[in-house]
Amino acid sequence: MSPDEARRRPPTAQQFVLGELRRAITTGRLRPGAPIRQDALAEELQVSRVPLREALKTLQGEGLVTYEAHRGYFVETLSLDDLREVYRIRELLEEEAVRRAVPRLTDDDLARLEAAQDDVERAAAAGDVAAMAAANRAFHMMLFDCSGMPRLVRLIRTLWDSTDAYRSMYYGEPGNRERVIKEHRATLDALRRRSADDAVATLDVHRAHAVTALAPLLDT
Amino acid sequence: MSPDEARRRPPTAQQFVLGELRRAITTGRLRPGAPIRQDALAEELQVSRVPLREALKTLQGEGLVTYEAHRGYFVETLSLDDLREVYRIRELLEEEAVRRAVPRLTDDDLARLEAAQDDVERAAAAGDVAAMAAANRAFHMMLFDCSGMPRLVRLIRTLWDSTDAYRSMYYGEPGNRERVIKEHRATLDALRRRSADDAVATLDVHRAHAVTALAPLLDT
DNA sequence: TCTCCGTATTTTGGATCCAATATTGAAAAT
DNA sequence: ATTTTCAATATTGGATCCAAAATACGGAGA
Repeated sequence: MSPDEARRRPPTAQQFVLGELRRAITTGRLRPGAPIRQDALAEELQVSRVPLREALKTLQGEGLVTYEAHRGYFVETLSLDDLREVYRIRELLEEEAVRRAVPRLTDDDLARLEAAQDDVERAAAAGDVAAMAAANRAFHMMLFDCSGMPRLVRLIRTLWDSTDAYRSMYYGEPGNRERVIKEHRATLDALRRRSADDAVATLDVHRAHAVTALAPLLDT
Repeated sequence: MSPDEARRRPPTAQQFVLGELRRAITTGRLRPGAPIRQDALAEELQVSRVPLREALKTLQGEGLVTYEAHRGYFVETLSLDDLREVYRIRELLEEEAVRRAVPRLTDDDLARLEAAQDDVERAAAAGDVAAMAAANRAFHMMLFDCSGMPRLVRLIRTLWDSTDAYRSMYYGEPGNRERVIKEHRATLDALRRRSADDAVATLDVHRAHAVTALAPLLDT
């Protein structure tokens, strides 16, 4: 493990706060719908409100929080419909990314994808949910990056961010962890065969499973 | 014309600045690639750097500016490839929006769309490029809104923002203005017939024309 | 002349303070 | 009891000031 992985505090306070806020929201420490009290949060994070507000603006752009002038920021609530909408949009965008990526895949890319998959499996074996979520994300983003469409990838990444909280729940179930591994292997196989259709199909299944697994958790 | 349309300064400085910055970037007053000097801009707009920086964060989220820690913000440069990428993503997302919207269209929605189209034609007749760009945007967003997918619409809106500068160029040509009107009428016709396929097809043509018209302007 | 290094200047990042707006709560009127 | 009004309080918005980093500049050395 490289020494850089000992979590270095980012070079600016806003980036540090951004990371902390993301975690707080996606782990549910900041409840959906709750107002974000800047003074309290700033004190808790040991920064002033200025970098905090800049981080909040970023999150607003990503749809994790909402903003009303003179009333402040609120944690976005994700309804089941919202989740379905996000996954539908992901389906559209990720299909495009994969179709563009497949013909451009080098052997080197494939090797890196396989290494990424190894990371996922290791994390799963260790039962480390957070590590598995991170590795899973890395695997997918690596594939999307091969599309050569940076803006598309950025959009997809933002959509992933907005549902991170729920993805962690998903990986909490050992059965789901098993399934994810199998699905990734199917995707890798399709990629090796350079079959965009198959790769898209396996990813669609992958996503659909996640939605059906998460739906019951969102009926509250 | 309602009294509210006499441009009211927004309720917060950041919103005011956001609007001004958008205009400055999309009209090219701030050149692509140019660094954004916060002190100078803040003074010019008669605000402090705090609301300016929050507006810049918003624009960063929309992809109109880039940011590097300790180096600041820069106006995003849009290459021809970038433009094509944005339009391709729009194609994917707008198709989805239209397909969802068509079965939900009420007669009332259609009437409003026709009214919006009248606005476009009036602006075109008056040769008012800015008004036409605004009316055109309103027409399309009204249609997308009928999809009932707020996140999707938000994404599309952001994509429109990121190419606003070039859209104005497009409307500068009287021939293009004529064409846009015809294309809108074709779309409206398809919507009246509740034909999603035809509506999508006309919009695809609409977009393709814009790209081919703009391509020569971006070879610099 | 070119490169390297150190200092001066510019520019961004962040903290604190004050102003403006919204929210809360209690008292008064119906 | 219910509603309205108004003041007290809490919270956000913004300006100013200082710190930290990056950039520009100029001189020393090869």
